Amino acid sequence: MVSRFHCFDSLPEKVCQQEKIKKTILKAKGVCDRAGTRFTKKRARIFKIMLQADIPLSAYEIANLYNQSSNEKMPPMSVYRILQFFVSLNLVHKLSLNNKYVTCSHISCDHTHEAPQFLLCNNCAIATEISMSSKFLRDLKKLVKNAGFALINPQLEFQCLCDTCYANSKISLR
Amino acid sequence: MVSRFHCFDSLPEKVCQQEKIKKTILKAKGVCDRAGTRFTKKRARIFKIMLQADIPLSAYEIANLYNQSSNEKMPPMSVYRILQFFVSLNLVHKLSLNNKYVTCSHISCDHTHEAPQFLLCNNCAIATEISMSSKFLRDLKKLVKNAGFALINPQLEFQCLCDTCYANSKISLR
DNA sequence: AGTATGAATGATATACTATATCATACTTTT
DNA sequence: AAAAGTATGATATAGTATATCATTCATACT
Repeated sequence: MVSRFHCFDSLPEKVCQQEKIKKTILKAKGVCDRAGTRFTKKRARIFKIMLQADIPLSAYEIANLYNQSSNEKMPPMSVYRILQFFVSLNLVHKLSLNNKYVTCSHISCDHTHEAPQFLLCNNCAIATEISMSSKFLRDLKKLVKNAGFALINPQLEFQCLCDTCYANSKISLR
Repeated sequence: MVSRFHCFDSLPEKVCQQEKIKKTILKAKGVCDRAGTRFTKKRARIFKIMLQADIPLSAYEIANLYNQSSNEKMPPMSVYRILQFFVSLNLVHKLSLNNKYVTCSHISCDHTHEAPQFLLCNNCAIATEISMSSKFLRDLKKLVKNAGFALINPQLEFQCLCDTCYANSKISLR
């Protein structure tokens, strides 16, 4: 039996997603307030674009998305500036493997995140942020120290295939 | 008592370094031979430049070093091509944290290297390659798998300060 | 209200990193 | 000598990022 509302099957999920975005934006605003900085309209708009995309975006991609949906101009220079601002507050992470930027996934949840790790699909755009255990982090710091260095940023990026792309790649190799 | 040859105190070390470079180049040539590819003069020259520098270099830096010491022109395009060639043979690693390239440090030693990790000083140019234990690597793969991904390249890069720069940074903060 | 201050953005130029593409030259095999 | 595959030349262009100076905006202070 087909629901009368089968066209809207995904609606509840989308509504939920919208709610989460709203909540995250509020949290981000809170972070800015506490830092004594302003969560301006342009910053908010860029932040929202990044949340809605839900995948890492390049600065120029963000500029394009911004300009497509508005009359004001958002030049790439300003995007970089705003991204740097968010990165400095840990609201956004920069991924050096693909030169893209993604919102921190731990803004709306309340647990502090010490060491973000990113799993990047090498084939599609998907990226997932996970947190390593504090034991893992301790071991890592020790390892680095023994080699004559001091770890100043525990962010890690892993070149992966997501399960879907991995399955597809195996099929295409036949 | 000062040695009569105090000006040359570092000579033995340098000679040793020269020997190591020669040996590494021969090994690299062997890798190319076995892969059915050619270790051409240009490739050899770039490889030597990278070994002598002993720090990660950008493609354009390599082109400049090449051109400074020769009359033939080495355009950046060719450098990129040759770097890609070396990377495909695992003779050179690309560091995405600083967009630079460095020779694999395990060419002259004979142990196979599964998972290169790089410790990059955020202040000076120094970078060190270490290898993680196979247990660490297994744990990592499991962690990634549990998150719905398959690890396709275990290379990792850590943003660090070398001990020297770390010490200096603490002094300058006073 | 007026102004001083610092924060944020506008605007422009430029540097740096990387790939695409088509043509030419060089090696090796047959 | 020709063919095939490998390597390089040459040029254009895409993509990523920073420097710098000018201007606008928000806030707090007088």
